[in-house]
Amino acid sequence: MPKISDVRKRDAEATKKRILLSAKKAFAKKGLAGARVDDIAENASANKRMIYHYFGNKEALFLKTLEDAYLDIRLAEQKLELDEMPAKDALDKLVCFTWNYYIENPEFINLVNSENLHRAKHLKQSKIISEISQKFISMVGKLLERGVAERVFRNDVDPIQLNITIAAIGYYYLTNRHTGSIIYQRNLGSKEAYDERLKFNLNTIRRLVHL
Amino acid sequence: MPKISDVRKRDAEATKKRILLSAKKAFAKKGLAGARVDDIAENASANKRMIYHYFGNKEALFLKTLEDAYLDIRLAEQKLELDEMPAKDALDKLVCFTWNYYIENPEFINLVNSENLHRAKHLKQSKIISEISQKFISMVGKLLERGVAERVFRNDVDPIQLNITIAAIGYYYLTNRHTGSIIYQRNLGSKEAYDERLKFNLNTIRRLVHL
DNA sequence: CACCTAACGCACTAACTAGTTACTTACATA
DNA sequence: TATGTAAGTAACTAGTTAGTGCGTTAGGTG
Repeated sequence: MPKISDVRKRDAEATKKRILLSAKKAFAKKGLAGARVDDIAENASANKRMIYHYFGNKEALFLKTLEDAYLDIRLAEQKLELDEMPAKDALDKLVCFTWNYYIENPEFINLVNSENLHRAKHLKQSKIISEISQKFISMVGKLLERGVAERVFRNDVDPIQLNITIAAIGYYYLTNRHTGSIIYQRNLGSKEAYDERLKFNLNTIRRLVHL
Repeated sequence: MPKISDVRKRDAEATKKRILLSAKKAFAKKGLAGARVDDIAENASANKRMIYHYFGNKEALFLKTLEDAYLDIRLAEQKLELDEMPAKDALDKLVCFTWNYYIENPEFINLVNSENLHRAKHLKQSKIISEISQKFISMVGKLLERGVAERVFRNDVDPIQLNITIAAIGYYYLTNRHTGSIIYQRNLGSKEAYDERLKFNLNTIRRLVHL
């Protein structure tokens, strides 16, 4: 058993964590093809040999990184406890959460983009992803049903389309803010621009769902 | 002067075009880092040396490819002639056009994603992009103003936020349909799913803009 | 305290990859 | 028809990159 509060020269779990953190940063910044295994090892203060020892190869490391990223956001979503408040408030809270999560965890959207470039071939191999996704889908489904029962939501909104839309209006803005700032000749990356976008998104979703 | 209707063994313009088409496919499929200059040359039936002769290097070829992609979509948008019809119809037409363009030109979204991974560092060097973007922004601005004058649109919708939203709800769905199909356990890539999404998107935008 | 397993490190390789050098050849023009 | 220029080719290079073979050592266990 590993001792607590011990500065260990050898600690498999700690090394794994450092590698995964380093991998998350590298894959998010450069993509799967652009990231370098040597760089990941160096930034993790680990030997490259350890990456192959613990994860097998570059693509397996990428899958693990991606799985962890999904695990993380789904876990955070479950902590929202949307059942505890009126449906309208819960919907607002979900929109805000999604937006803020993307901002506070900028690696997430880049990892997902990388995986989609590869047509989700890594995620298809994943066993745990579909399990954790179940709860998440039903969460929004329940929220919609509750809103209908409270006579504040329309009764013909598809929860999956709604989910995709809530993600889309935040995700697209953030991934494409670099080219967007050039096309629209406006700085889309400032704090003020972010606040304005969140306000706009809240309005968009309210108008879509509210009666 | 090059002769017309002549099967030329040497044709600089034709070779350039073949290289650019091949580059578009390669960069869209594999990203900037993942695409191989040798592959681009081979699929263009051109010698690799020609790429360096005409375009300088890999990154310059990427920029040219990206510029052409933006030029293409902006040109298509200008052909819509939204002024010719009632504002409501024009808005619908813009939403449909954007969606259909992404589907019919799947390379576009992947190229833009690649460029955003690189924080638009190539597009920043581009001289022609901001010019052609001007017309496009004012097009939607005018459309909104006309809708307000016709007393069918709200008067407080920011044209840039609207533009971003119209793009977002289509673009995000299409780029992320691979991981999305796994997460939501529903095939998001079928013809029927596409039709359903377009319907949903039309509704989303109408509810956002209409009075 | 001896022993053994697993953590860790070094140095290597085979395949790749962007870019180049030096050359040949088609063809428009004079 | 001669000729200069630009189109096109092949072979090469220097640096990179994912992945490995093999040896060393820390530290938990009996």
